[in-house]
Amino acid sequence: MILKSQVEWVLHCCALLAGLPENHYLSTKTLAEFHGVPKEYLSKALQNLSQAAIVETTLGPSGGYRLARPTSEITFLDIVEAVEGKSPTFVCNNIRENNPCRSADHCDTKPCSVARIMWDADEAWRSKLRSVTLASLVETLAKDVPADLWKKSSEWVMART
Amino acid sequence: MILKSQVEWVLHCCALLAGLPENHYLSTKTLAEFHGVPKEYLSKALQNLSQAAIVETTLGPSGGYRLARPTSEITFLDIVEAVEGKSPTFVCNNIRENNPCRSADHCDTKPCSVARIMWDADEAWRSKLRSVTLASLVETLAKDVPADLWKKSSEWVMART
DNA sequence: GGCAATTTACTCGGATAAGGACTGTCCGAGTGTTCCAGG
DNA sequence: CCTGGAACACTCGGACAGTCCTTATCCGAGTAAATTGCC
Repeated sequence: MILKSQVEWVLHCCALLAGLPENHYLSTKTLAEFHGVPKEYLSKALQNLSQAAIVETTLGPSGGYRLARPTSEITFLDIVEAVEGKSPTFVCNNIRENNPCRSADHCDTKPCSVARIMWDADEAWRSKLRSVTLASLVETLAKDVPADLWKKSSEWVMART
Repeated sequence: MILKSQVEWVLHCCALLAGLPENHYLSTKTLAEFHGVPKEYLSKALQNLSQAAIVETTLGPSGGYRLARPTSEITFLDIVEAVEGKSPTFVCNNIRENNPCRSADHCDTKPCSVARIMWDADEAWRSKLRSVTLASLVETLAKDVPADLWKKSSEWVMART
């Protein structure tokens, strides 16, 4: 069970978009070039973000993407779920129904105990992702990324906005 | 990102094995029949449990599997990791290295900030799974499963042990 | 210089394909139990 | 009745397809800015 590489891509893209001034857009091409990933496939992932109302898009030249909300109101969970989907990582196929001793008319009132535990763990994972916003990521990055690289990257991006 | 259906299978198998008296074994065939899943493919999953020292096996007729440890010392995480592997669900491909502004000799001292957050969430998921033992699952099941079904299932299993 | 038409650059969505992972099946080798035949 | 060998039932491991998901790639349609041409 491994997350799509698209998740990594869009997280980094959002980090880049978060550093952008108001009313500026970044094109898929620029985002793909900056991260060294295939432009057209990255586009698919960004479309998911767009559908989830995390980013906004403008058509035409000088078009592209920008964040649809303040960075403090976008969580990691929003982004991950936009790409991976909201359905739990554990699917219960109710194999207890195959129990040969089970009478045909038996109706399970409660969800399977095994599934409940797995879903709780899934919720713990999502809850952790929900607690981290884009704003806090930017804070962390500002501390971790060397100042000169930060400055050069910023200029590189602004030249293409 | 969805867990293998094998995970569901082996969790239910472990629940069944947990109800077994000491020194009794259940064959793959019996376990597969009880849960209505393909015998040979279930066998693959059980081999993983065997490698992880969660279950023990005996060859020959009247052979099969039994738990290798007390139910209180087997966690959901043990079982899930035996089937799914121990590697984190998020893999960091270090796409920040593709940053065109990055100097060639630049060496990243810290792991990627994005990856750290994702790994924290992964750990929260694993931590939750680690907190649930087979013993507590059996307790829950004893409460949730109707008494007559529990009794009949127990007899069905014991007839094949 | 001002306005309309054309070109251009971009997003969006669908179609398509390669590769890998998950799911499932089959078979041979090894092992321990059970059963049967011969003494 | 006792003992040795054959038959049997099971696990283990490898080999092998089928199907779905991931990872792309390509192209046409639509849109808005930029450019060009014309008055």
